Order: sequence, then C-alpha cells, then structure tokens
Amino acid sequence: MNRNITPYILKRTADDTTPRKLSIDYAAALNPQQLAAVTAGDGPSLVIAGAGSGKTRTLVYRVAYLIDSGIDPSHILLLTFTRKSAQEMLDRAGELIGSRSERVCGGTFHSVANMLLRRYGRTIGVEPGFTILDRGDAEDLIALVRSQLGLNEKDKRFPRKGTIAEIFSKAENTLRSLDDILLEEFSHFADHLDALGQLQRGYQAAKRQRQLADYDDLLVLLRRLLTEDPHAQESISSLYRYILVDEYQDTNRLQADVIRKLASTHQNVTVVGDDSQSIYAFRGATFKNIMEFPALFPGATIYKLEENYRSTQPILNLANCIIEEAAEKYSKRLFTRKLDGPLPTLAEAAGENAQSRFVAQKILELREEGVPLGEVAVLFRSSFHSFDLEIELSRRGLPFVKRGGVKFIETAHVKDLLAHLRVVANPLDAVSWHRVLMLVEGVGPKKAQDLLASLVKSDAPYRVLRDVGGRSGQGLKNLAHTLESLAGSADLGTAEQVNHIYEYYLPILKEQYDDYPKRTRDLDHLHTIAEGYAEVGQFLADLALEPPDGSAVDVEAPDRDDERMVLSTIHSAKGLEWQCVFVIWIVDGKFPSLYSFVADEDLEEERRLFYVAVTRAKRHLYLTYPINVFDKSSGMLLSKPTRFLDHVSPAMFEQLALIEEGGHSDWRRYRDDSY
DNA sequence: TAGCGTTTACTTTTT
DNA sequence: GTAAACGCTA
Repeated sequence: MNRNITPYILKRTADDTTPRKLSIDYAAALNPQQLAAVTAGDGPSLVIAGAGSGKTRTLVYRVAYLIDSGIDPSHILLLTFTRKSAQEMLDRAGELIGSRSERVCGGTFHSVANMLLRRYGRTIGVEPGFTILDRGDAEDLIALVRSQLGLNEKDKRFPRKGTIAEIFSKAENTLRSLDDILLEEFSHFADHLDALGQLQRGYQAAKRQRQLADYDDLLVLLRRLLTEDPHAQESISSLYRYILVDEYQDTNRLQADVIRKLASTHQNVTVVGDDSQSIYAFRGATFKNIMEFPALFPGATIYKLEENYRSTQPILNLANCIIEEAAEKYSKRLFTRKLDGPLPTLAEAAGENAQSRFVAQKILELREEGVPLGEVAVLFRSSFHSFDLEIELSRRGLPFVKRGGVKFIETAHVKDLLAHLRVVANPLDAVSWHRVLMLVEGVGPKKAQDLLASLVKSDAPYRVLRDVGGRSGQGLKNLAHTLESLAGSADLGTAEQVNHIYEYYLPILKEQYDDYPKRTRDLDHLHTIAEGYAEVGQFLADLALEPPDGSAVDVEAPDRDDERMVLSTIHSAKGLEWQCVFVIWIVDGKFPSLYSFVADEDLEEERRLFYVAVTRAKRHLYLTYPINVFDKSSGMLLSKPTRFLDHVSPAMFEQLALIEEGGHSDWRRYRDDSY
C-alpha cells in the first residue's frame, strides 16, 4: 500500500440510500490490519491496538461499516471510557456516513447502565427515580451507617471511611468476596473482618431502602437485571446486536461479565485495547481481561495493529525500550514511517521551580518555532505535581486548562447546594438530608439523626421540619419553606430551582467560608450548567456520571481551546495526543510513586503509566525531573531519575543541564519558598 | 449536645 | 498542608 496517496473521501448525503453497495472505499482509507478489523463479519473479535495505531479510527470506521452494510444504527452500542470520547467517535462516524450515526447508542458503562436501569430496573426493585451517589456521598453514607451500627469504637484502629469505600468497591469490581480482598490487600485490617462485613450489609441495605446507587451499583444492578430478569435480558440483548468496546484493557471483571451477558444472544462483540496501556488496576481493572477474552468468547478472531501513525521513530524507540522490560504482555512492536525527528530530551533541574521555569521557557521557544499552544501538553503522575508550574505559567501569561484532580463538583459548597436539590428529587435520600440539616444553625449530629428518622417515615417531611421548636426552630422553618416552594411547583426549571436554593444558601455560605466570593462563582457556574437542563433528574444524573472538570477560573477565560495548552494527569491524558509533550516530576519516589514499591504488580502498572505518557507525543518529548527534593512523607531525599530509564541507553536522549543565567550557582534564590 | 479548638496521622490515579 | 478524631465548654 502506498502511503503517499492521500485518500479523499466523498461524503454520502443522508438521503442518498443505496443499500448493499458500500459507500466508502475502506481499503483506501485503512491499512490492511485495520481493514480486516473493520470489515470483520459477525462474532467476537479482539483488536490489539498499540499506542497511536489508529485505534479510534478503526472503531469509527467499524461503526460506519456496520451502518453502511445495512445494520440499523439503533442496534449498535458503543462503550467508551468517557462520554466525550463516545461523542467524538460518533461525530466522526457521522462525517463518513451522515446523520444516521446519531442513532447509535454511545457512552460509558456507567451511563448506559444508568439509562437501562431507569428503563427496566423496576423488576429488580430499582425505581426510575433513584439517586446516584458519587464517591464522596458513598463515603458519607458509610460513615452514617457506621455510627448507627455503633462501629466507631475507638479502641482499635478502624479503617477510615475512604478506605472502607475503597475496599467495598474493589470487592464489587473484581467479583471477589470482601474477605478475600481484605486478607489479600488490606491484611492489616483483618481484625475487623466481621465488623466490615456487617457494615457492608448495612450499607447495602441503606442504599436499597433509600433508592440510592453508588457507581459500582450501576454495574452490579445491571448485571443482576441481566441475570434475574430473562425478559429484560432478552429485550436488551436483542436491542444491542452489535457491541463495540473501547479501552478494553481498563475494564474490570464486573464489566467483562456485563458485556458477556449483554451479548449472550448474538456474540457480536468487538473489543479494542492495548494491554501495555492498562492503568486502572486501582479501580479493579485488569489487563487479564484482554488476555482472557478468547477464552470468554470462544471463536474470537484476533487482529493486531502495530503501525504507529503518531510518533517519530526516536520517541517510539524510547517507548519500546520502556515496555520491553514489562513482565507480561501480548508481544507487539510498534513501528512508524516517520523516521526523522528530534531525540527526546532529558533535563535535570536544580529544584521544582527550576523545572517549572524550564518548561515555561521551552514552551515560549517552541511557540516561536511555530508549535501552537494547543499542541502542547504537560503530563504528571499526581494532580498536585503541577501546582508550582501553574503559578509560573500564570505569571508569564501562558493560558492553560487543567485536566484531572479535584472537580469543582466535589467542592463542599457545590455539594451543599446540590444536596438541597436532591432531597426534593428523592425525599428518601438520607445522605443529602444529613448534609442539608447539618447546615442549619443549631443542628448537630444528634439532632440531624433524630430528624432523619422521622423525616423518612413521614409523608409530609416539610411539616416535620416546621414543627420543631427550640434553638434550631427558625432555621428549620426557613429550610422547610425553601424546599416546599421547589417541590410545590413542578414546572419550575432546573436553573430557577438552583436560584431558589442559592438565595436560601448564600447566608450560610458567607457564615462558613471567608473566601465565599470565590465560591459563589462556582455556584454561578453551576447555574449556567443547569440552564441546559429541563429536567432536574437528568441534571443530577449527568453531573454524577460526567462531572465537568475545571474550576471557575477556566470558565471565565474565553473558550479558545486552540490557544491554550493542557496540563493533565497521565490518567486523564489517555487516548489523546500532542505535537509536544512534557512529562514532569520523573523522579524516583514520585514516579514511580513510593506507594508502588511494595508490590511488583503495582510497579508494573507505574511502568505502563510511563509508557502511556511517552506515547502521547508526536514529535517533541521532554522528560524533566527536579533533583534533591525532600519528600516529607518518607523523610527521603529524592535525587535520581525514574528507575524506568535505568536500562535505556543514553544515546536515546539529548541530555540537558540547566544553568542559571549570569552563572548563578546558588539556585536556592529561585526556590519555591522564596515566592 | 452543638460548636469549636487541639491533636494526630496521612498524603495517587477516576467512572 | 489537611482531614478526621478527640476533648473541652457553655
């Protein structure tokens, strides 16, 4: 095949229907391996797609091909890692075959499960109006149940709520028992096995009674629906006759089982993934899903995409070197036709701020050379690694967006406001009630508990609030009045409802936080988002399933994505690419993180993470690390670059030594604490 | 028992 | 630097 000939696709218009005859020249647009995967017949298939090998392109063309060959688009289900990537793929498919692609069902496992449960869940006791708990809500409910069960005895070390949530979640996602998880991965809490079992049952009962579902429940309940209700199973499985799954290496056992059940009547499953890019083990994902796919779906055809269209050879050489040391993988070796390009750069900086200034300065240079800001990304292991850089970039007026890290939806004030909306939508929602009540002056844990008990039983919860006297009487009357005005007028739009609560909540906000002006801006942002929704339930579900990232600061900047660079955790950079990529904090102890030193498989995951970071770059790759940084948590002085470069030949890099202008050898002048 | 000041032990990645 | 648990006071 001659790569110098660029295919030019003549688009089909929507009304131009010529069935049987394919409208796209697939052979011209795809390489032979991609073509084989795209035009595969019915039955299961596994596509092993190396980094940058046209994985997305293959999925997009597969969707187009299915529709092109006469499949009703509404019978296709596209499962992706984020809803945004599903939307992008369907848009691209739309460019190929026209508006028919809009009828394809696409989204994350969680969003599809949410939709199916609201439609079919009644038979297994799931009411369509259920509320989705995010991680924080789930932790709050666990804490609530724990105190109700009297499990917060102080004598022994009991895991904290976040850890408990993690343990429960892992058990669900890996289809293993609580005891198993506890003994193998949290053995230091083995003493509390019975208590945790009791707590888990209590937590599950509480969710059930109050129509609450955490993220895991969405998948667990869908799986139960498919198992226990043959009628629903039959309808759903025959509705989605073609199932496509992206990023299969990051699915867990639970998700794999859901796919198997969804496909039970037809086995038309196409999964795409790369075992070398599996980076979500902490969430229960296992690259073994990819390894075992052929066993789970007998007769599966395997396709391998090994030609890389993204990066230059020097970058690929480094990537291949890093992953070569990996313990277990499908063997594949990436190659490219882009032979020439600059060597990756490895730069050692005297401290964190020197690293930040290097990155900023280099970005300015690159812009001079014609690399637009939108083609630049800075990646890091943990979201706080970019704090110093953010300050440096702001100082120099370099605009950026940050991906990953704390979502504005998780901030206390936003959760407070939403809690009011949620108790109106679902009066059984104990978590939100608790939150709302605790905000009232004169109400503490005890009173909140008591009120909660009578509220849930009562048909007229607002009357209960009104009839309370004493110190908290007036506050509760105000609350009752506000909530009632929302519940009373069903025709009130979502944005108006947010406004009503805002008026009630503002005095509380001012009382609680000195920095309330900043926080009110977040609430304004929330109001703006709410304007796009006619229905409150949809608004709440969407916020939980796809929290908008970024803070109020980003919202105010003009939305010119091409003018801004991206700062992102490596996890959030999955599937993306840029001309120029910086990976910062490549210092042993931060990356790989100290936590991963204990278990080999954790270290392997960090290696894959590094591989993902490196393979995001098309042409320019800069790896930087500060030297002699003191790590407070371990008391160690970190001073050597990541161990993943230990076996990489120095010839593969250009190494830079950063020197201060004017020959300062005293870099302490510039250290972060001097600002 | 609500509310606040003090102590102590952690501190990643996300649907 | 922060979140949760503890302990004191009104």
